[in-house]
Amino acid sequence: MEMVLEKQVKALSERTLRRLPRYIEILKRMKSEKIEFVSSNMIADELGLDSIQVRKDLAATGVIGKPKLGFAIDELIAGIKHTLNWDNQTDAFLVGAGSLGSAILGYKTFSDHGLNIIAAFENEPSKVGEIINHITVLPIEKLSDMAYRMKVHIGVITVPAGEAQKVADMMIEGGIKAIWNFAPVHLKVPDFVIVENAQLSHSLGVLTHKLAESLK
Amino acid sequence: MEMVLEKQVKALSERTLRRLPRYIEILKRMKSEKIEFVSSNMIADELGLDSIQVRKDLAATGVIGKPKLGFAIDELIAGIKHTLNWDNQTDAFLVGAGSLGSAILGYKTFSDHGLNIIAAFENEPSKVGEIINHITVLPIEKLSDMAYRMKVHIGVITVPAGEAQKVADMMIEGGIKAIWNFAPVHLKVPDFVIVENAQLSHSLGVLTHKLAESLK
DNA sequence: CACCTATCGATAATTTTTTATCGATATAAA
DNA sequence: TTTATATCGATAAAAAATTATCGATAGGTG
Repeated sequence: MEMVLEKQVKALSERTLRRLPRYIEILKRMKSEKIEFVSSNMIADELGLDSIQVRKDLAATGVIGKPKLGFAIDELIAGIKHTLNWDNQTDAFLVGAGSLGSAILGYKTFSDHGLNIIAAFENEPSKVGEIINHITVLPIEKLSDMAYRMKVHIGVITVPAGEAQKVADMMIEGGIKAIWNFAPVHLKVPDFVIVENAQLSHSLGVLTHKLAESLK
Repeated sequence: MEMVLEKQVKALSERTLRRLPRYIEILKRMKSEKIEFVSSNMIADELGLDSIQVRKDLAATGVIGKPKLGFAIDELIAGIKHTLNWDNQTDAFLVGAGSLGSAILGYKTFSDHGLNIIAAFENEPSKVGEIINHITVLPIEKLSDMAYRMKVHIGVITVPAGEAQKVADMMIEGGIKAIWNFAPVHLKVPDFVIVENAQLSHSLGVLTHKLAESLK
């Protein structure tokens, strides 16, 4: 009889992945209210979801619940964080210290989300040398080399549309494996590079469409 | 025989809605390259999608293509914009003139996306009176009244988590019908209010998870 | 002009995601 | 100690989304 050596990790759909941070969000609040066990129903009610869906999502994290009680909240938070790889930080470079870039550099909470931005880069000479939230802005020319030497794996792109592809190419040259792209451009990258798009316009489109529908 | 008075609008899934802005993005670039007709295959190739899916998405906008040629690019852009209601601007208020809020106020391109932010509000007295990208920061107390009097229908929330629900309540009191929420909180709102969440952490979770998977 | 072909758009098949059902079980109450 | 029940988690059903198939047609080609 074979031993199952590693915990069976079920495939995680992208939709499940997007719900997990929402679970963390309300679980943290519940924890602050001294709640120790939480049922799939409580979570579902809180977020307006279906409890079966919540159970399925949580099953994907490997955390198991107890009949009649639900899930131990600490264990659950830890499990979700582990699934998202938010329980250890990955170093990242950010390129584009404009207003959005600066805003992102200012977020201290990203360290809770597995991201540790250690340097920022800019094209614009006037911005080079600035220090934003303890992070120095360096000239873009240094990007590839530094990424390579420091084994940085995540790149955040907050430059204008026209420059984004060039920046992505530099990142890939420096060995970056995952790009968080805020520029409103579809990046062309090799298969082994992960791109996660975070364009605001995508979510804005849903809003403006639904609003127009609801008003007519 | 009955006349079909209004163009038959098929139901638009949220997933289709999220792809439409991406189509606009590359269509605009193609247009600048003097391309006049574009096929579903060209779009699909460009974005790494399936051409059938592209055709289905475009069908939902009501734009019709020509066999052998594809879609007239101008007509297509206009049709998608119309579907998203990006062909006319809706006034909006933004609350929370922190770094992210300021960044959003700075985006001039939102006017291309149907959004016209006409005022910003803040809790923090030191920020009140500031002018960011021609938009004055007003005291939060004025929010509900002004929204009501000016018939503003969209609210953008860029305050810290702890204040977001309170701000949402004020917005709803002022008659706001759609909320674009950047605060990492699940907002509780009546059924008739549309909430579109734009939390960065959701997309970051997908990235960190996939990166961890790919590295092991 | 007649044929060939790229493309559309409608319908069908497949896959994925969501929702439903139900037996098992841990805790609390009788 | 026995019983009742809330909840889990597995399996099944239903719904939604994606992908495949194919006839129709506009426009180019010989």
